[in-house]
Amino acid sequence: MSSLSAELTAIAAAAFAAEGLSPELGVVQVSDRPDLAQFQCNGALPAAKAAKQNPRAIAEKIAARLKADPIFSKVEIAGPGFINLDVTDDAAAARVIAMSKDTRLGAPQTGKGKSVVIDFGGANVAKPMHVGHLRSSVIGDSLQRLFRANGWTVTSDVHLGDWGLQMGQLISEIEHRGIAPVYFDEKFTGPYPKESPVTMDDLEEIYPAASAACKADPARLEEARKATAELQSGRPGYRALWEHFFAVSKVGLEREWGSLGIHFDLWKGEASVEPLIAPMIADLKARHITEESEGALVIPVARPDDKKEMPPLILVKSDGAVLYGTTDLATIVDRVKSQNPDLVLYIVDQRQHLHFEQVYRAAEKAGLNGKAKLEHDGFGTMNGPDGKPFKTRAGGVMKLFDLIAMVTEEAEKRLTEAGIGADYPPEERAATAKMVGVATLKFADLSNYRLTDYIFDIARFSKFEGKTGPYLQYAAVRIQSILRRAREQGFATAAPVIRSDEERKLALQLLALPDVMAAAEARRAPNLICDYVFNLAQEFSRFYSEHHILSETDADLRAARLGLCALTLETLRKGLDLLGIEIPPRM
RNA sequence: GCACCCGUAGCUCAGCUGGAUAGAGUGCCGCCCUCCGAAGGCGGAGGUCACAGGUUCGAAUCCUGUCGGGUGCGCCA
Repeated sequence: MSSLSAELTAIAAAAFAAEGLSPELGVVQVSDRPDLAQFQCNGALPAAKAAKQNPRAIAEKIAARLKADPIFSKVEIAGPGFINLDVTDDAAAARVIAMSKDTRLGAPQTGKGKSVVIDFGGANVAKPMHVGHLRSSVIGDSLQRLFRANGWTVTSDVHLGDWGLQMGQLISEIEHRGIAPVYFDEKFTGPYPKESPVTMDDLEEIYPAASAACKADPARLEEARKATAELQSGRPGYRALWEHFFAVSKVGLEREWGSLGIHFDLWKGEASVEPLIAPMIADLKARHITEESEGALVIPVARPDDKKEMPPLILVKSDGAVLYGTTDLATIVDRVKSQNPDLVLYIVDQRQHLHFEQVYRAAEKAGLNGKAKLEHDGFGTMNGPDGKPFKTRAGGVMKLFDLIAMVTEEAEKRLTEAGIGADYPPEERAATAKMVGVATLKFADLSNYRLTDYIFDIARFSKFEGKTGPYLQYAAVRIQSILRRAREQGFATAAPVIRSDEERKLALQLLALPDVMAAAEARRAPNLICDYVFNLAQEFSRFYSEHHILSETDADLRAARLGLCALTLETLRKGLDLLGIEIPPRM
């Protein structure tokens, strides 16, 4: 099933073709001027430009052909040559009924037969997740839901940062503290203890201390570098320690992603491609793709037409350790081998853009990426009300765990203020607060365009009014409540009909879902989904305030309106699901 | 120094592959609950789309420059 606007586009494209013009001109979209028409086609304007003709004359010819199609109730030419279109209520209603029978709600099949890997690169082993990880998690999750819904075969990979200098810093700090001497005893032949010598709390304290020590003392940095290189070359004690770091960290990471409702297909990291690195480097060397430069092994990626400085990608440092560019490259090799994807999306902070450009150039130069298009989809930072990166009140980095607790607490407060849930069982109340809190966080994050920085104002985003996550949950809960009452009263639900202005607008909004899903995919822009669900909720509210449903005495009309309610709820649920937002049973 | 992102209503943000009268939320001013959840709906005021040029029948959108903010630029991730 294709969308209504796609159907209209096909009709207009045929009309342009029949006039000897490019069918591409026949794009029909939802009108920018809802006061004038439901849909518009602007193709006559560029056509006139190309053909050096009067746009209105071309529009007349196209319009004449469109008028022959009974789907249109109105075909008008306006302004310089816009073609304004309305469809008949019967046609719209028929599409609404088809949509309600389709479990996918008409979602586009843009990804049919195609596969994508989504890389959430960011979170690190041994460090708690902080607000900076929120965006990659939330945006990446929305994209994986969207791509799946659009028919792509999606493989999401958390891609942990677990193989770099930070690991060496931890190891050497632990050695200094003498916490676990057995791992540093070169004569020890194992097996190493199963119990980790450090807890996650320990790591949270040790990591910043290690990092500070290296900053303050070049000798310590040297030790950390050496430990990194030794870990990477397979020293058993270090490797065993690393296993503990990974296991201990995973618990915390799973907790945070779990409370956000985010899941990954793969829990791989930089370290997981370690076995691929040596053969990859040998291959690149043999093919003369690498160069020695200042003691390091690099791949030059600069091009003659570059406008900016493009440093080479460093594969092996002068001390023998590899960098994250190396593991990124090896990860491409791994993915091509295991998934052979058509597309790889990297959902990583925009500040790393140059790095990815280097990696992609290197991969393409070496022919490592198979058929995959490599794409960095960056994002801006989440700032506090002062416009600077979001911090705790004390000025430290805000942990994600604490942020989730904050929004949950705020949601709890709002529920109390609104007098909701006083009578709920405590578990339901807690679960509702959590769902509302997470919705607050996700909707605030996703409703801004990916690349721009945004200000997170917890008080504003937690409100149940306005364009917020909780408002949308509320709107859905209200519909659930109507449908529940209808069931209690034994009212039937039937196919929607269009008899009023509000019903027509709501129906057309419902029918726009596939277009929005396609556009959001094309631009990797979940904010389009946010706009859509918000507009849908508003359109429903108008319908709802204008038409009384349960007290409608005409049973057929009541059933048809209940059908419209049911489809709206389903569509809202689908849209919110694409954002990773759940709807509580009641609130 | 070079490069990238950004500058839109009092505030927070959409819109940017060129199209009609630049939108939303919030805040402010009115109106609407004996009826399905008013956490809602309807209406109003509020903008030189940073500035200056250019391309075009048409520019918030594309190009150039200026100013302002953010970020990045070889052995961290």
